Amino acid sequence: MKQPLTISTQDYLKHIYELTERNAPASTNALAARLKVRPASVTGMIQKLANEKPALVKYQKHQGVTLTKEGRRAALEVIRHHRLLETWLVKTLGYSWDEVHEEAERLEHIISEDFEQRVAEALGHPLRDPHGELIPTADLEMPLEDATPLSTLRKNQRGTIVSIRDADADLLRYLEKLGLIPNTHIEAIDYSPFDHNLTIKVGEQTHVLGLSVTNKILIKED
Amino acid sequence: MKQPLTISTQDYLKHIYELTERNAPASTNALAARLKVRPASVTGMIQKLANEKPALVKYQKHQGVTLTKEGRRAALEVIRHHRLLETWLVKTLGYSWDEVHEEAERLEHIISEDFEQRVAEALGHPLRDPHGELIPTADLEMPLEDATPLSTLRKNQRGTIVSIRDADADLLRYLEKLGLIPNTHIEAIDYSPFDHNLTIKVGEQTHVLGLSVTNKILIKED
DNA sequence: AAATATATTTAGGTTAGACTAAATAAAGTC
DNA sequence: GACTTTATTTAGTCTAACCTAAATATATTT
Repeated sequence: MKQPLTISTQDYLKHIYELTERNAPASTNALAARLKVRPASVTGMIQKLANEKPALVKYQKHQGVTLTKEGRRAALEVIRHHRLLETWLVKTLGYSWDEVHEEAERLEHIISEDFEQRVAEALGHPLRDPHGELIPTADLEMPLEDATPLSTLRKNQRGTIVSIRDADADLLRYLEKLGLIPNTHIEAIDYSPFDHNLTIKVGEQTHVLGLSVTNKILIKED
Repeated sequence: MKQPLTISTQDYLKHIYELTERNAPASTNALAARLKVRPASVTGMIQKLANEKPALVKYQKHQGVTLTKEGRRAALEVIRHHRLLETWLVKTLGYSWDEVHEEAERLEHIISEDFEQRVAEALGHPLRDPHGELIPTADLEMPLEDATPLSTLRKNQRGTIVSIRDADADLLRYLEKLGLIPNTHIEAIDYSPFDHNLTIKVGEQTHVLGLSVTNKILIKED
């Protein structure tokens, strides 16, 4: 009888997924930092995950961890839960963009498949969460990213903001004040190849944004 | 630093509350049965709860357990969560009456105070859950029951169903088929003092119900 | 290449909450 | 009141997931 994964296991897998998205194995230390746990604990847990009946991670001492097919599916399930929950909480309980994370973080491990389906259904099977992140599909694949960083937009091109990634709370607040939130339509009116600053028009306003910001905003060109 | 109660602790308190509602202390065995745990485990846990800084239960060997003021508040908090969640899941995700229980059972331990408030607000601070059970107030008091068992209704009196309590799934399905669900208006058209059978009219139909059923249906007289 | 710094792993310990088996107490019966 | 049954408690284990301290590997400087 194969028992369901523990909350802790789900958390490890989710963070390994996120750390390995750029195709490098996840280090013990980086995982420990994210999980708020000591490195020694990570080593122990990872060894357990690597020895499960179908292994959930691939692991070589001192070489970091990556997910197996099974591990990735489990991670995507958790991430799907998280992003559906965030979307739903924002839509139905008036949470704001930045308030939902913690709540979803706890609920993601607890909800049933039935619940997941009902929420997905109620939301009309959304593709992205309120942050603009892609929501894994019901069959646990991560959709391909079809948006590009704002930093690739050039003079006179137009696009719509789709997502703001890796932003801290301060940056989010700043961008929100400028009106730069998902679904906003923008136009590039100038680009400086020297310092990579991009001047954009949002409604009636114009703003000059540096690369550290334009790299974090994903858009779809119109 | 006083840590939040564990899920397990919350579950113990909730079940002790329910078992002691009729003012008898809860026995080790009864608790073990409800919690699906061995009696020995219950003894151990109860001893721990009795020795907490502010004690959560009052306990005397072989005499059963009751809740302290603090224990009762904690229990009511969990029950409030449960009943609000059931109400909300039914309203917003199309769960039926009898499907919600399990889901709420898990979520009740996980949601934040903020979440609780938002749900209560979104529902307009309901007094009863979909089963008709009273929802503890935000300040953790259990409201007084102002409904009476259907068995107290006499010939020519009318009332509205408010709650169906202690019913197993079979009985619920049976009553649902007869149209006897919360909010239904009924009229007593005959009563037999001999066997306590009550004949009621529901819409166009009449049904004869025995005491074992009429005791489980709560109504408010019109 | 040696020396130092950093990252990772090992070994052993702690805690919560379950378990079993055996001991004791309480309740029910003759 | 002695006997039997049932309920409860004690004592000692187990597991998951964490911890600290010490040992070892890898990476970076000199």
